[in-house]
Amino acid sequence: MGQRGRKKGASGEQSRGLLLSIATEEFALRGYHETKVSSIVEKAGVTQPTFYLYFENKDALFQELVHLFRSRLSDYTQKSLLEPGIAKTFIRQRITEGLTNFFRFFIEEPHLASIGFLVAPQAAEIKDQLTDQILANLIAEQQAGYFRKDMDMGIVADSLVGMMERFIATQKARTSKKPEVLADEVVRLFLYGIAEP
Amino acid sequence: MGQRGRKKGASGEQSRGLLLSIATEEFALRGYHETKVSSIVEKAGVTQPTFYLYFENKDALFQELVHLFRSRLSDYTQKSLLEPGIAKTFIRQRITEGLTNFFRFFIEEPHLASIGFLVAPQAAEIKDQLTDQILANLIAEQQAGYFRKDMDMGIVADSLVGMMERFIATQKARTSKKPEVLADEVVRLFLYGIAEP
Amino acid sequence: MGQRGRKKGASGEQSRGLLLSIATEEFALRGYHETKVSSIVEKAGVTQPTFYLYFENKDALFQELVHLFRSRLSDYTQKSLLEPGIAKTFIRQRITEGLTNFFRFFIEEPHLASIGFLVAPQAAEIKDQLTDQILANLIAEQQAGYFRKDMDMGIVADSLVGMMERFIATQKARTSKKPEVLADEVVRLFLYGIAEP
Amino acid sequence: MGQRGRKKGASGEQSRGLLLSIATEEFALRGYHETKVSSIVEKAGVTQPTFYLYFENKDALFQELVHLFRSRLSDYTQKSLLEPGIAKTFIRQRITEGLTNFFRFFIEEPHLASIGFLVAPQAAEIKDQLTDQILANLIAEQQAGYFRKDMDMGIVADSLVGMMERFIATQKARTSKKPEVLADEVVRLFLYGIAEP
DNA sequence: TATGAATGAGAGTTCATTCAT
DNA sequence: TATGAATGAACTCTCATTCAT
Repeated sequence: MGQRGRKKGASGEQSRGLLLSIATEEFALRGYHETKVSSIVEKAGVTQPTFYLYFENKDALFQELVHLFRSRLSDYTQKSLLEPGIAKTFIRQRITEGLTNFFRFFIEEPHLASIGFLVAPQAAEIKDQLTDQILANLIAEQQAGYFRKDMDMGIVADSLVGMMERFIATQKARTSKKPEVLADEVVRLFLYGIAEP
Repeated sequence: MGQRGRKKGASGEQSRGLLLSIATEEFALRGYHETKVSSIVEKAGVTQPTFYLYFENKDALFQELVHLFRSRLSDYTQKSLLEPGIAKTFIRQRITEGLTNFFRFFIEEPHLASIGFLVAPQAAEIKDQLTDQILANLIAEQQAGYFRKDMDMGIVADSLVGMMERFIATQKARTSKKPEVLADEVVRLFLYGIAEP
Repeated sequence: MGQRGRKKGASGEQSRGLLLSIATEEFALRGYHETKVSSIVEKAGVTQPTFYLYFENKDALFQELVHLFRSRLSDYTQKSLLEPGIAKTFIRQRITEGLTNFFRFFIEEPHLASIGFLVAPQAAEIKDQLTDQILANLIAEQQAGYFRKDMDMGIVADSLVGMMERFIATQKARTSKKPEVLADEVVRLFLYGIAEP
Repeated sequence: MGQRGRKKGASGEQSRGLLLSIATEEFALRGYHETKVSSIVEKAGVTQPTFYLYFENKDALFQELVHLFRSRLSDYTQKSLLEPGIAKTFIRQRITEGLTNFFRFFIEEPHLASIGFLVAPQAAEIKDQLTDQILANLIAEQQAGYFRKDMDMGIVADSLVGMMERFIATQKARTSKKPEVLADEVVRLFLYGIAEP
């Protein structure tokens, strides 16, 4: 979360950043209602009015975090899209790369990810949107002949996003593998399944 | 949700059931904090003290619903466990049956499922527990030679539970397939993957 | 407290008496506000509406108990008044008799005494009234030459009533002497003091 | 009770003190339950949340007052203890001094005294404790030969504390003598009694 | 840039009491 | 004589938010 030293008379941006980072952690760990403005400012070592110097209100701060998450997520989603006409040989590798990016993001910003995927009221919408984007990609690839035609890609997309959610929700507890390893295993699962060949 | 007619001087059990069913819906749709005791009783056509006639407090009612969900979920989990030594031919069928039960439950009780999987503070714990049970089963089967040994069953379990969560979260929006069809497709995905054979 | 067996379909007077005796105990031990109508009826094995069959409301019941105490107290006060022109030789004996009656009453009806002397809002008034009656008596006797003229009988009366209050408040805890012994010791104290002669 | 001017934006300590002093009066005059937070703050000219700025809750404020009373009372009790080996000539004077302190305290802080001796649920305990301390002192003196051996000092202690209670309960009504005069009269009563010599 | 002090608005909960049977 | 079911009227407490400095 970066350094969070508190200095008296610190510059405004510093106070703002401090509040933002503390709020991220609190919202992620306790949820929206359980996170009180009073406890955020207490941890930041400032008073309540100071909070309103930097944020319109509690909800505005929260939405700022959600927005931040969405834009980061959107970046990684863009990067993960498969360009049309990609060589069949590379497809597994490209998918793995895309997934790796997601995992890396979730590992680097676990609290933000938690907010966007779990605590935000829009979490459902965010995940739906991500699912739709993944789904569009999958269908395109399916029609391009990369994947079996007798598979419901909606289920695949749901499973992938659901798996991400579980990853975000449980990563504090589990000692995680490296993102690229993880991505590789996930891709193998979804490409080939677990049945004995 | 059953009949929810309101009668003056109705029997106690009726009032209790009415409050319970309204609360289930409210909690599922609005979340814990956004659901006010005042609005539950208003929809039930009774006054606030009546609420406290049947429930110790708001939280006790909520926990009762969570408990109800957990015990139903536990039932279906038991039923879905594969008995050891099952013939390899039947295994896919049995897995599909188990999954079908879960889907049926989620479809029949969408609000309760939403509470247990999404809105309860214990939701993470509930899903973790379910994941662990599924994982234990998968590992046993893997070691019995039904599944490939080079697959991380933890990822499989996470993906399955994540997929269930997505199903619960999105089923209001999506016009769903029948549970047995759904289960079959999911099983095919996880057994064989989406790669062209 | 008498026998408090509860019979189904008991006669009305029985229910009333039961409620009355339970209420006496509860009020004495817990105070007015801490004693809930709901707990009285629960201990009596009846329902709340039954309570209102016999008492106009909670306060009316309480006042009935206070009234009962006052009239009993009044009886003993009357009996303790010294008739004018009593022989000096008998005076100590008569005072002791009077006090003995009070102690006996407090021992026999500890809960009622507690209500009248400690928990009733009118407790102050009740004790004031008793003080005044005792004071009038003391002054009459003082003027009749039985007691020293240089003593403030107001202080004597206050000390006597205060001592009674302490007796009522503490008798559950202390293993008490017999009322006549107690009365004799109190009389000796107030007549002769504790100074070495 | 001090000055109770109300200023907008007054210093925090001022508001706290104001609330404290109003609460003392209210609790003393109306009792715990009859004293509403709403009426305390109304008299103080502030709103309800302000109350919770300075006190954890209604009960905490009340307990603070009880604690204050106990510690003051304890001070005066310490000061009133007779040092061992005191000359017989001085003993009456010392006892009178001690009692004077108590009376002065009760006169100066009538509401606080009322709370500690009458309205607090611990009032019984407080008086019991005071009684015990006085009793221990009396017994020591009795054994040192200052007082008659055939007197039950328990009764003396009860009567003294009972008398204090009556004093506190009635002083609003009675136009009181000066504390030293009062103390002197009480001491004379308990030392020599009211019987004609 | 910051704060000490205060508040509007509302939530959950309790309790004595009553209606209809 | 009794009750199952329900309620009016409070009351305590919390929290995000703001004013004056």
